[in-house]
Amino acid sequence: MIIDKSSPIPQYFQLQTWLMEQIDQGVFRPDDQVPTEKELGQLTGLARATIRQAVGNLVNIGYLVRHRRLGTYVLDRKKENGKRTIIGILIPDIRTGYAPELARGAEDEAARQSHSLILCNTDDSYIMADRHADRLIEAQVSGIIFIPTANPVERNRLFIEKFTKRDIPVVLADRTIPDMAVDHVTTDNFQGALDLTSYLIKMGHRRIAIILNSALSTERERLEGYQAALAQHDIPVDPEIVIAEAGPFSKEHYQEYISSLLERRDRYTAIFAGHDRIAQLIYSAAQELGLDIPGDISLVGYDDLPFTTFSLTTMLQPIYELGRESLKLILSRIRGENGEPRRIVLKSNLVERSSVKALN
Amino acid sequence: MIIDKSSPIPQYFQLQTWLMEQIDQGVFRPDDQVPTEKELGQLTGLARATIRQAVGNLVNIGYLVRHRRLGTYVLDRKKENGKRTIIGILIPDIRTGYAPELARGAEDEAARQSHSLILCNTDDSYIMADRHADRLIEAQVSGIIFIPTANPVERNRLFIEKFTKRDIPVVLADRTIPDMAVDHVTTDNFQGALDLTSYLIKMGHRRIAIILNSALSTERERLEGYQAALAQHDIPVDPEIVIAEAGPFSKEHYQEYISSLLERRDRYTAIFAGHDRIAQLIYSAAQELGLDIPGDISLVGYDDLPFTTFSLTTMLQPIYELGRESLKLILSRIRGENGEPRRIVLKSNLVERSSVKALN
DNA sequence: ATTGTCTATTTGTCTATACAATAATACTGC
DNA sequence: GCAGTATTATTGTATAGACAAATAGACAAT
Repeated sequence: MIIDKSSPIPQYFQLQTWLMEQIDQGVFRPDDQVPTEKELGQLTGLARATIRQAVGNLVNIGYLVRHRRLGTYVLDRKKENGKRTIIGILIPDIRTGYAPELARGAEDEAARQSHSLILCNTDDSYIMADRHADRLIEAQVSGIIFIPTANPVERNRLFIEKFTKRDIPVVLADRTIPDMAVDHVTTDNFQGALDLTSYLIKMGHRRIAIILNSALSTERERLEGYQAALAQHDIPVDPEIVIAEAGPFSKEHYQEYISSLLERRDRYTAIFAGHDRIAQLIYSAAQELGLDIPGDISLVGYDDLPFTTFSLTTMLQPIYELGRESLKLILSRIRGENGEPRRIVLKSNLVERSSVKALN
Repeated sequence: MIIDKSSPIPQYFQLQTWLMEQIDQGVFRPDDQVPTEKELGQLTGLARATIRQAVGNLVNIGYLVRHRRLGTYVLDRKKENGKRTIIGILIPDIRTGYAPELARGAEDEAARQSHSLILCNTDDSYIMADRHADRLIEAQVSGIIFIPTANPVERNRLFIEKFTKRDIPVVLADRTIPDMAVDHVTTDNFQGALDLTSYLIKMGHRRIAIILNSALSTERERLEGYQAALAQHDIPVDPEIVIAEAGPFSKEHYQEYISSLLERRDRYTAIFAGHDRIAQLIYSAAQELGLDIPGDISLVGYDDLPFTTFSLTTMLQPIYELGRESLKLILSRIRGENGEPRRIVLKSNLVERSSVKALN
């Protein structure tokens, strides 16, 4: 029986729940007609007013539509809520690095398709990300673009599950989380780092230092690319000049690593900076020590941020495109496309400027 | 009579409308009890089910709350929707100038108070602003932080009215619109420019060029400050070295003005750049011509953006605070504070670096 | 002073019934 | 064939009445 008359649960509510289950389980499918009020009356033995109360509530929350004389139909929610939605985007800090470019790419595409973007800064901390999460859920976002924080994998996983549990799709931008079935848009960091390191080797450098943040999947991949390039040229890795520490770093942390690295500068001729902002810090630190780049040390970065401080050879990442693609992907999920998690990898390009000296 | 039985308008709907009017007109005020269903029955002569239908609808759309045994009460909508809202922020471009800093200030304060921010880029064009407007209204934003576009006043006015017509409060950030009664958060551009110009004069400069975008209220005020400073020292304004054109400019536009200004460099010893990004372009152009700053030309900017290119003496604007204050102000309006439009003016500070040569 | 019980009131749930409005469909007359 | 008409199923609006559940407040018991 559909209705348990002896239950303390109101009968209209029992009917309402039953109808929702049928819809969710696909017994009544989108655009199908549900039984008429009369038929529901026969099915359940309830009065028409009670049935109207149950159905009315479902109309209110957007499960059903009623048409006079034609009957009551299941609303195609996918179709409805794909129209104009709000999407949350969580980035470390809108003021730094590639965040502005990424946000702009995402926002342009969102605006083009009449969707809106809620901006959240995480400062690379899961605590802040978590605070944003509850707010975003309340604001009824339909999807999330997330740049994982520089915290242990487990923290990021829990954050994402908050959304997936509620059927809110999540796309990871740039950074990924290992062994997690989530959509992901990134650039080919391995290949990029391999190319960049190979370029240094081609320029005659064999002892190449590297400094990066191993809490970030992107930079771990760059480390692998660096190692692969060295291996290809039978150059052993010198662990003394590989600085790959995990953690969300402040400028001061980096500066310490950099100055210790600069003290060992007899061990290398070039530095591979994990991203352009590190390269910038290295440049400043070198200047203070009276060192010339590329005269004394060659330097490459990664990102191609729009600085004007000095002429850095670096790997250009298509960040604007990365933002756009992330948004397109999340929208396709919001529109109901389901299937295997997708991984979109964009190409990077070496930008040769004048921070590398040819040794040969 | 409240109900017209002969009207084709359903009676529950008449009652519903009547109740809404009473609430909107303040007959029933927030947290007041409305008549009980029984009393409404006596007042209208309708059956209780009909009354319940009317009241039920108002409960659904958030006008009323029912409490068993206690009666039905008017919801304090101000209090309710002040809880967690969405606020739109329209800035020229999240990638450039002070936009990231301003957005971060606003977002931090929003997050702190559990509100969310929808980011919109206008590219300083009213056409884009307008497209965002419709979207924001559909997304049911409760307030707008708007940096007016570099378009004629009338365009910005129309944009703002789209919101005010719908009782959505608007706060102008940084730039203002003349003769318009809107809340406004800004820095004291007149005083800042006056101080900055006075500083140049104190350093021995008497012939000071200025280049700025007169489509922006902020830069117009800076021009006035500049003129006031010259007047205070009985220095006549040389119109040949005052470049104050109106319009949204591209980098190329500025570069043209700059090169024509640099051709006339016998007429001045210092340049006041309308904002730091112009100063940056002047610096680059000067370098290309082999000119030294401050050796050949002294230069000051306005904003104190975080560049690292060169050491620019400039006027620090508290942009992060400006974002925060804008958000606080809009929230107070959303919470229902009404009264005269407010104007919050933040102090700027001269940051003395090394782009100005002392001539005395 | 606290706890339990009762009462009155108000909203919550439910039944049974009636007629109105709407629109798809079948039918009728030309 | 086609325009107009009648039929009919379905939701929309409305009434009258009943009992259930919750709770403020009064009162009683401990």
